[in-house]
Amino acid sequence: MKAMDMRDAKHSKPTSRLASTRERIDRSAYELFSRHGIRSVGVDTVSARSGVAKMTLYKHYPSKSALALAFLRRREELWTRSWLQQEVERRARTPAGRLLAAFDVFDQWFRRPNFEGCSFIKALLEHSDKGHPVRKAAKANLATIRAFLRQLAKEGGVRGADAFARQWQMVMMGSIVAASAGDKDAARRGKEMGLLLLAREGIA
Amino acid sequence: MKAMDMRDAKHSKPTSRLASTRERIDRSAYELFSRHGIRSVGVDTVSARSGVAKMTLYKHYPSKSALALAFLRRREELWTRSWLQQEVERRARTPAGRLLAAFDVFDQWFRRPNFEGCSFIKALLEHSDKGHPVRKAAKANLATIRAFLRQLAKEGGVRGADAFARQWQMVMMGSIVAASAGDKDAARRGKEMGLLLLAREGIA
DNA sequence: GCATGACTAGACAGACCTGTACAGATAATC
DNA sequence: GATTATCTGTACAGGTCTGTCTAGTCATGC
Repeated sequence: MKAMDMRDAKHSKPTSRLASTRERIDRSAYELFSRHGIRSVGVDTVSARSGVAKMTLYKHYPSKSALALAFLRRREELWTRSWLQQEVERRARTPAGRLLAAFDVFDQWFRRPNFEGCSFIKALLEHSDKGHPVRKAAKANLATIRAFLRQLAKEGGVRGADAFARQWQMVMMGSIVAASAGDKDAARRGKEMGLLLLAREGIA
Repeated sequence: MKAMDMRDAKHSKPTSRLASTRERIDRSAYELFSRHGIRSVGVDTVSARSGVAKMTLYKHYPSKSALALAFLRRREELWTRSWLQQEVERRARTPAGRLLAAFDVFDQWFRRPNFEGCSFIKALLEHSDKGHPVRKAAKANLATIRAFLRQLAKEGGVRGADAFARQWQMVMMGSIVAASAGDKDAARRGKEMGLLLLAREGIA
């Protein structure tokens, strides 16, 4: 069976061996990198946790950097889009309500016993070299979140939606760092500041 | 010459060999750890940069962890107290003015070409293990800053000075992370939110 | 002059890291 | 059943990391 055939969707078995192997790698990398950061986790650990031999892992990803970049893509897919954005849109209808809802979502997140923190901020701060691919990717991941906030601001009629989104994201990131330092009420504090920002714009 | 004699200050030479050696270690560790984080920098690098032999370094600090903790103490001394707090108190007289001045100080910081970011946040996020000494120390360093903010809030007559200080610090940390991601105007955005917080308290 | 104590240079152990080599097992397709 | 591609287990190369050892240098105090 060739690799290309498995993605064709014209064969009977949806979970072919390759797909399931890669998925096992991705899932384990996600769990480990999101909890401990990228630099702290070795390839051997990902291999052991996933039950996939290291050689197979290197067949799927040519280097740890490639695996790290795949992790950040998955984090954006699972955390940013499928979780944060979905939850925000589910919880409120109006743009202002959705912006505020982000802090309600964070509140539940911060109170989870296994709260892991923000992988994008961690990845950004892990690498001081500005040209490092992982750092650049993390920066782009943060920009994706900001674009979502900017869109909400625009829909809410905020003038200077970009500046507003940057301020809103600053509060979000500040609350995440505070929560990482142990402040379980960081989301509530962030929401209060969000209310002040919305009041300034006259849309709450 | 014995070690104790050098710290007695009753001898003629103020910069004895031991003191200068330890100072060279501390200075190099400070430069390297503050720029690249603790985990990214090896003991050999500190040794090479300081011009102090590795064995001598291990005579002064029994482990890299001890060196890292000494770095965090020095960071608190040089960055928190001698720089941030001093500058804040120099630039303004009133509590509210001083709280806001923190963002003016940050503004100059963020615009430095060699802006290095916050060592306490970096150290906190580098270690996922909550019991790690470096992580606990970094958390304490952040608490020191918060105590300073709380004192200013108290002097300004803020009710709920602790909650206020936590919010203020969240904005400060959010602006630092934003600046680390490349937003040179992060301090100005933070100051705007500070103004909203002060206005809410009715002290600006 | 000589003992003492700080420092140096380099080698080294042992652990861990990324990435590779190789021989064999497994499973799907012809 | 033979072929083919994927995956496995283990071992290994070469690098880096923390921490130690040793032999020797240098300055100071007696």
